[in-house]
Amino acid sequence: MRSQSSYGAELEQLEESRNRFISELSNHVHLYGITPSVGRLYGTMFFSDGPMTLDDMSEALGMSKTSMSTGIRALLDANMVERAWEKGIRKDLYQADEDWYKSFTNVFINRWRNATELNRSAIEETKEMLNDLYARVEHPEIIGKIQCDLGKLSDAQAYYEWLDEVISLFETGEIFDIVPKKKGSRKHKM
Amino acid sequence: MRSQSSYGAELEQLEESRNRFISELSNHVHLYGITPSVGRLYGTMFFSDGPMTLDDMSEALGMSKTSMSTGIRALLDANMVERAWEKGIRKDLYQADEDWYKSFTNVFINRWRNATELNRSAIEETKEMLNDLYARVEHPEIIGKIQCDLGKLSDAQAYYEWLDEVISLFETGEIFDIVPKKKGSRKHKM
DNA sequence: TATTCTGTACAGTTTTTACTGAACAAACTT
DNA sequence: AAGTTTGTTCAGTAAAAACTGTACAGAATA
Repeated sequence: MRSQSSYGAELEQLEESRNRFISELSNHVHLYGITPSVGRLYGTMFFSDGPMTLDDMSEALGMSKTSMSTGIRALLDANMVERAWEKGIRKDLYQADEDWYKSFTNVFINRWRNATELNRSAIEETKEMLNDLYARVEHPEIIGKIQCDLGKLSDAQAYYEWLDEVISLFETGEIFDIVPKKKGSRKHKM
Repeated sequence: MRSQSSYGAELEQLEESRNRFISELSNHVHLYGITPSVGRLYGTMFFSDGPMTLDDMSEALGMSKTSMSTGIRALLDANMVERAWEKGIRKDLYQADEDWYKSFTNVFINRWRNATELNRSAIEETKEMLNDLYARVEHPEIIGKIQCDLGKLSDAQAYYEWLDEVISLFETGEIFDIVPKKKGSRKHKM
């Protein structure tokens, strides 16, 4: 005769499975500039049946509400969670954005776009400085070094121009013409 | 009458320009999983006239030789620097790989490929666990949750499959057919 | 207006990471 | 083989980041 398993025990096993995935996820979200703890927060919300309050999260993760607050802000900035509303609930509600394509490529685009822009203008500036210097300098050895540096910077510049275009591919969604989205086996999108 | 500027003064100005760029670079190499200090080390080698020894680096950056040793190892692992040989020099020599396309896409590919693989197998495992659980569980509520989780994981899985193909684009070099390399204005490649 | 509830700022603490110097091992020189 | 030179290991320290609890401000309730 089969033993009846308790609701609590079953739930616990479900939690264990979820945690299995959340742990792995949180180990690798640093690629998107997110710390493991915040990744864990995201994972928890991802599996949550509905929107969560800060207190829900605090309890689920066993961490302070302060941490939840700052963590949520990071996830909001990254557009990985969104605010939710439910009538009669005074507390702020949040839920994970379920569209991974959107969430994760967005984060990727913003971070790389930003860094690339800054690097490009740093190259521009440095080249200007070197050109100025080139006009003022008298020692042949230094002139040679300047020319060499300018060449190296041009190479770097070329790379960043290329990278810029690659990022645009994601920004415009053109990438999805090249590598089409895969369909999840889910019945219907929420 | 024009005042003669000293060699030292000119060199110092050159260093200043270089540092301008190196600082910006080191602020953003974290996208490639490299710490600012190691980024600064890379930048220093990038501008160096020739290969450098650990002692050269140590002096140039004002840091311990131990740090240079570990830093170089990180850069070697990332394939961003290579060993160099010069006859008569007993110390190990290193130089920055000048091909930014190669250096940086490689780092990118390795990091993302690795993370994606691990995440994918975590999803697989978690789905298996959930399917097992599905067979054993008795409470309808739990069954509903499991189905919901499986759906979410399938969505995530679809995303990772897509990401995998995107990474392959870079791995195979196919990306360069889509976004062609830009040429630097350098006279001749080394 | 007073009272309660909710999220955040801030200061202090713990944990983690980065860095250093001394000691060591391996390779080279004599 | 003895003596240098060179890179790395390791233990300890300094710096940075993550996390917490208290205190507070603003909004909702009464």
